[in-house]
Amino acid sequence: MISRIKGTNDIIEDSRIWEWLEGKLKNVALNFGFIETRTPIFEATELFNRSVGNETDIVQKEMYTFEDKGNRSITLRPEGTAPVMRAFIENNLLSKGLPQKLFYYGPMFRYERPQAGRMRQFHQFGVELIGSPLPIADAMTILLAIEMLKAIGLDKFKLKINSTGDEKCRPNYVEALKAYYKPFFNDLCDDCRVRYDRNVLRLLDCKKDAKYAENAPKITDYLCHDCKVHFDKLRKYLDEMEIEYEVDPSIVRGLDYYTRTVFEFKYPSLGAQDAIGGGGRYDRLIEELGGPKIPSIGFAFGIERLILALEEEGKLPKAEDLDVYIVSIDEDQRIEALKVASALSRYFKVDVDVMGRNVKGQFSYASKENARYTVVIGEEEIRTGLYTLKNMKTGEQSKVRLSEMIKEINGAK
RNA sequence: GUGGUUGUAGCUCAAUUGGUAGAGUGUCGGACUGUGGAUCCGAAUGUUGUGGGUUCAAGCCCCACCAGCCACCCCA
Repeated sequence: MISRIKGTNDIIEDSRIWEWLEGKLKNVALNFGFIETRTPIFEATELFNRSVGNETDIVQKEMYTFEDKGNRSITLRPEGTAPVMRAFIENNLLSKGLPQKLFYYGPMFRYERPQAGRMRQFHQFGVELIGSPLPIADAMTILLAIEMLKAIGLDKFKLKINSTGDEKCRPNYVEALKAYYKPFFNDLCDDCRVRYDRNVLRLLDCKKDAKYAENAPKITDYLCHDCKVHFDKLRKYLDEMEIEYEVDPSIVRGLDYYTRTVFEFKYPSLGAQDAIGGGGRYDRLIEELGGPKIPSIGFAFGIERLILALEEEGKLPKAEDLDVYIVSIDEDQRIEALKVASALSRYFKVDVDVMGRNVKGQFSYASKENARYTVVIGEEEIRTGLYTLKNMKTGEQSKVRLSEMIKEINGAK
């Protein structure tokens, strides 16, 4: 038997849940005036090297990269922002004016060791608000995310925010961090000794060396005037919208393109993979990809993780019941049953036997599928044109014409 | 990529020191030939994750691989 690749999943009976969730998220985005972008699932490797960052774990060890038959280096997208920005530049969306409000949905790929909530092919729903440097854009983006979580009914999440500064103030902070960690350098874990040079911010969220992080200098104390004002305004906006959040200096994010605001939505009971969504501002990304200098902000939710969280809260949608099941008494009425099913299917969710089951078997099936009504068709019904309609909850039966049936079933709804 | 743990019917899980692979549940059928849910009866379904090895004999012991889960790591 050939089985699926590690870290991937077949969605079969749960497709109902996925459709529901995708629909909810999409609706909120559309209502806020965002439009959908669909970009290719693979891109030139260079796109991610330049945007996500050469020194990040994603680029260093997690990308599905291969050469195609034309010797081009191709990578299955590990995240959604860089491709959307590439599309923004390539299609000259700037000419349509700012802001551009875009969303995307689809599979992402990262070569990681799978566990619950961490897949090699996973799905993100993401939003990008392109063009505004103002903190009100940050507030709108976060608000949008909160509205989405509300729309799907999720409660027990926590919003954490931080500022990572910009090109003016971050270097100072990096220096301060390096100076702070230097005396402990030999005590740090192997990973952290490497990170010290590559990206010292990452030391802050290392679980092994957490004891050093407590007293480490905080980025919020090193922000330049502009970054500090930006961050303070965002916090004020969030307060005014009564959005609860926590400033968490350990939120640094693993992608290099972030500037200023970063945030994560945590769902603590999910265990180690507890980030259900995250995002931030990327004021220099478009420029770094060869486009104009346009500041932007965005975020993405992980669909698999949202489903895990919804499952915990018992908020997954229930299977939709059948409205009508059409029972045929024997072989002779099969085709009439199918015709009735066809007529009723314009109004209701219907089903009909295709297994050649006897009457009892058909009723059992209707019952198992929670059919609200059954229509029984036998020799007599065909002769008189009066069908037997049974309410499966009360057990009551009546004889009705097809034309009356629709009213009757609707009336009981 | 590192460490740990698990893998037996569709699902949940049994199987003593190595000695005939089982139960519950679900599925299908019957009791009830034009009426479901309850009850009773019956039936089908297994390469015990895969491949090697040890043994008279392996679900059980050994090795490798595969997959899930937990943690690291990383993030969605």
